[in-house]
Amino acid sequence: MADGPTITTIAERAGVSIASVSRVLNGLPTRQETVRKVMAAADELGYVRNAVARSLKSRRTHQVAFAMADVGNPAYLAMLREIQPVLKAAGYRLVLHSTDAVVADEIDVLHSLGERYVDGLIMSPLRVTEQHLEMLAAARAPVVIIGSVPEGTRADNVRADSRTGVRLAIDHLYALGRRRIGMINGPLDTVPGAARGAAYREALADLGLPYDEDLVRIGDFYRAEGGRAVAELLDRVPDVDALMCANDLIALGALDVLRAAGKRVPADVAVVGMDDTDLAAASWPALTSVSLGSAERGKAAAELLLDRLQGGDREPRVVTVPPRLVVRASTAGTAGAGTVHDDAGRTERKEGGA
Amino acid sequence: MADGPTITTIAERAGVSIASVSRVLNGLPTRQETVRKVMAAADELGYVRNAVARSLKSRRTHQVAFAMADVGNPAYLAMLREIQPVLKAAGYRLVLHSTDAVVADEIDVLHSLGERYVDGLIMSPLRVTEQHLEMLAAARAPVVIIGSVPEGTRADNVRADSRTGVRLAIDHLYALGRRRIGMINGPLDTVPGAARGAAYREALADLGLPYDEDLVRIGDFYRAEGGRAVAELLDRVPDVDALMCANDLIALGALDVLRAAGKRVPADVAVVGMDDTDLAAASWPALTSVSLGSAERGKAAAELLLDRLQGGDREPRVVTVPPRLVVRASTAGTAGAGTVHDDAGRTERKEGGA
DNA sequence: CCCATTGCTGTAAACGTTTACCGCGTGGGC
DNA sequence: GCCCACGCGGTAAACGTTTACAGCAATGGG
Repeated sequence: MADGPTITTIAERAGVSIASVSRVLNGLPTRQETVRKVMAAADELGYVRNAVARSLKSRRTHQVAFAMADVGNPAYLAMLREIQPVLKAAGYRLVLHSTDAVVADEIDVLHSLGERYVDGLIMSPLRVTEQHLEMLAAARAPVVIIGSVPEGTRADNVRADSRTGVRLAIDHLYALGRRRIGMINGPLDTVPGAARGAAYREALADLGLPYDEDLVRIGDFYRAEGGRAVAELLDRVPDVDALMCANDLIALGALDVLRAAGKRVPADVAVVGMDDTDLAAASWPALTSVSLGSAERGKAAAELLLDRLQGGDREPRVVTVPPRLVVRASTAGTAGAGTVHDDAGRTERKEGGA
Repeated sequence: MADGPTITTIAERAGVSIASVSRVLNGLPTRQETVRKVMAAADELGYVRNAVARSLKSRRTHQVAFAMADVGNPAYLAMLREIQPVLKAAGYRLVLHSTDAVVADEIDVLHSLGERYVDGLIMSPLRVTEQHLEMLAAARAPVVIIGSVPEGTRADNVRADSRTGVRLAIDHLYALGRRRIGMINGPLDTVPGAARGAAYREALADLGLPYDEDLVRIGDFYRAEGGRAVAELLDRVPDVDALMCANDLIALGALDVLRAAGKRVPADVAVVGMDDTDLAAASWPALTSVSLGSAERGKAAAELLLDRLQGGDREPRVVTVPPRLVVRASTAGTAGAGTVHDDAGRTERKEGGA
């Protein structure tokens, strides 16, 4: 376990200065003979560049952090799956933070950017507080936010359009003849929760359907709690004929409860999930789900960050990824592979920066 | 974007030397007055310690890498979910590598330990080659391997016991009266593939069942390919009455194909998966699956690594996590929550180190 | 009253790189 | 034959910390 070789060791063995060693290792113009000697010495010693010393001098770590709310949530995993290869291809390592959607933890991550152990950050907060915005303004490294952030925030921003997504789903249910469409939502003080709740209300209004409080239940974004909310709803409105769930986990909970209650899906109750995770395809009946483009958002975020890391300054950008409705058996009634009701192409526009 | 403050900036503002600043920040004994001045200056400047410089001097990065074969595989995710909080609690950051089970990538990761950007590594290779062992012997930081590694390897090792796992499943199927039990395996040159294949053969022998080549099909560890393998098997042995699948993804593929072929599960064919991932509980019928304790293995690996990082030298340890059979509808025929056929407690023993 | 001890603090070196700058030797132009 | 330019390579500083060591003031004991 003797200390590994450094450029000094190599310099001694090759009989040159450490500057020459560094130059050779970095491919700077050097006499052929010197290159040969240095390479030989490096090989013999099994030299590997010390990344820490390198970072200290160059002020670049070649690391990027991804702060996800919840390692267990497949939607974030889909992002991670796309982010990882993009960063890797560009020579960056990925540092993973799990914040459990706790604001203090997210603030911590933003604060820790000051430690300069990463060159940039991709973050996907469930709520965006005043404190978030303050820390963002003061952040010591570029940040890309996945999720909506107020106009004028100086950070690149990748958005889903859950409003349109909910709209696609409700329209679909309406087209199938459903008229008593319930909604199982997550907490209203989260960005997605609020957006999805509002979109549901709006979509009903546009279709001329009444908004009925009893048809809306709130839980968290998980399976068990989602199921509980469904049970409550069934209790109040036994003849509900469709359920719009704010994510797939909630929808799985809904399937559990409906099955236990003897309701047939989709004959009696049609169920739509959201996020189009792997679970949607795996469940039975397979779940119709609104894809909010998690994978695309992850990819876009990684690309935005890389662009900023390489390109330097430019105005913050907002990328909005359009939703797609993936129809499966839980609404359409056939066990087929599923049809995609696509939407417009990806939109991208520049923010008028402050 | 002026350069952030350093201890030098603080020292000037507080009118003390950088040594004093460092001492205060590290809580070393210092006069009260000095502490006050330094703290005040640090607060006003919004100082944050530079992790890179710190690491260079202290030779500790407080980062640990986890190299997973496949970010998409829920079994590895289960590990990740457990590893993350353990490391976080101990003050370590997590660097995530995805190797796609490509040997060259895994070797790369081991090699990159020489860059000293992490203090240790948890790795879960699908295959363990000669090259792996060589690199392990030469590794410049502690490594914990999840998966089996030859006796005498100088690395901590966390093992699943898929042999016993397969045994539990086959015994279960036998007890249900199944006699034509097929096996859908992954590649035989992977550690799990080889172990599971051998265990299947052994279990049949012990039960006095004949080993029939036509009942064994090989694909990869994914859903589509798993399905293809099942279709092939159905073609040759139409009256197969049970399928042991080498992981849950394959089992989902099996469900797809059986459904398409008009076979009832479990009435006509019972299906068992492996790894007991989230997908198993989400599918329909819910999948009986052998849990190999992914979560426990991840946790154990993280703890072993931390122990070594903190404790220094000791003999390499081998931890074996026992399997559990989680019975669900795909074999038992009821849609209940599932029973657990447990096994012995976790076993742990020391390796006779070289 | 002087010296030894104690308690703080400052100076400087070190961690392993990268890179600005300078000096040396060679070759070519005049 | 002299001078300049050019190509290489070496010296040293810098990145932002931590820490060994030494120095200095105050205190207490003999």
